[in-house]
Amino acid sequence: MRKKAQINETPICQLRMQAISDAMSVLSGKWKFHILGTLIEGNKLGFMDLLREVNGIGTKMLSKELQDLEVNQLISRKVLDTKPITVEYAITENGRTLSPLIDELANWGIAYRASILNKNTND
Amino acid sequence: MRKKAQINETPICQLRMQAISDAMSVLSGKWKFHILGTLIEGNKLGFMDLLREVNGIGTKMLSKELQDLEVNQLISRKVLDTKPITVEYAITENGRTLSPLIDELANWGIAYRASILNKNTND
DNA sequence: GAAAGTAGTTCCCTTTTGGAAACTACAATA
DNA sequence: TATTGTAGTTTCCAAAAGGGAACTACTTTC
Repeated sequence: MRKKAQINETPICQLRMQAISDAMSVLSGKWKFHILGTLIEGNKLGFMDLLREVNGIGTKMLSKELQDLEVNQLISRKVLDTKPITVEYAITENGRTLSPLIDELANWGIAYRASILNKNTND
Repeated sequence: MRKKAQINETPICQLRMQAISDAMSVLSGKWKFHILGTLIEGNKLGFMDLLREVNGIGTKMLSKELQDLEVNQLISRKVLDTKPITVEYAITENGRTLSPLIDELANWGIAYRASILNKNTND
C-alpha cells in the first residue's frame, strides 16, 4: 500500500497536466473564447466592432483581453493609417487552431444543458 | 453602415455563446480539469488519494471543487460504511463525456507550446 | 495512551478578476 | 463650434478565487 500518487506520476500524465495548465493560462478569463470565436467567424474587426459583437463587454476588459491574446500570438493587431485611425484585429494561424476546441466546448455545453434538463424532467 | 452586431446576433451564435458560458461556469477554477482527468484515468478514488494525485492542491480547495463537481453531476460521491469511513469519488456518465474535450485541451496545449518554442528558436 | 490515517471544515488572509465611469486625443461631420 | 466616431487608458471599487494553518471527529494501529 504505497501512499504516493500512482496515476499522475507517469510522465505522460505530467505532460498532459502541464499542457492543460498552459492552455488554461492563455485561455483564462470571462471573454477570451467569445472574442476568439467572434474573430474566427468574422475576420478583421475593429475595436468598436468587437465591443458591439461581444455582448456585455466593456472597453477596459476588451482592451485588456485583446492585449493578452496578442501577446500570446492568438490574434494580430494592425493599426491602419486612416483618418480616425482604425485598428484591425484578426485571428492568427495559431489562434485558428483553437477552432476545434471552441466547437467541442460549445457542443459539450449544448449537450450538457440538454442532459441536465432531461434529468430534471424525468424526476 | 449599421452599428449593431452582425456576427453574434444570429440565433446559432447566441446558442453557441450561451453554451460556452454554461460550460465555462461548471468547468471554471484552477483544479477542475485536473480532478476530472484523474478520475477518468483511475476510477474510484478516496479524498486522500485525490489529494495525493492532484499536485499542489490543498484540502480546502479539493473539498470545494469536489462539491461543485458533484452538484453539477460530473462526479459521484459515495460514503462507504468502513471503519475509518472512506469516501469513493468517481466520474459519472455525464463527466465522462468531457473526455474528448480534455484530450483536445491537452493536445492543443502541447501543440501550442511547441509552436511558440519554434517561433522563438527561429528568431 | 500516543500516533497516524480517514475526510473534511473554519478562519483569516492576499491576490486576482471584473466592471462602471470618467478621461484623453484626434478627425470628420453637421 | 458642438457632436460623433475612432481607440483606447486611468481610477476607483467590489466580488470572487485561492491558499495556509489549525481544528474537528472518529478509529485503528503501535
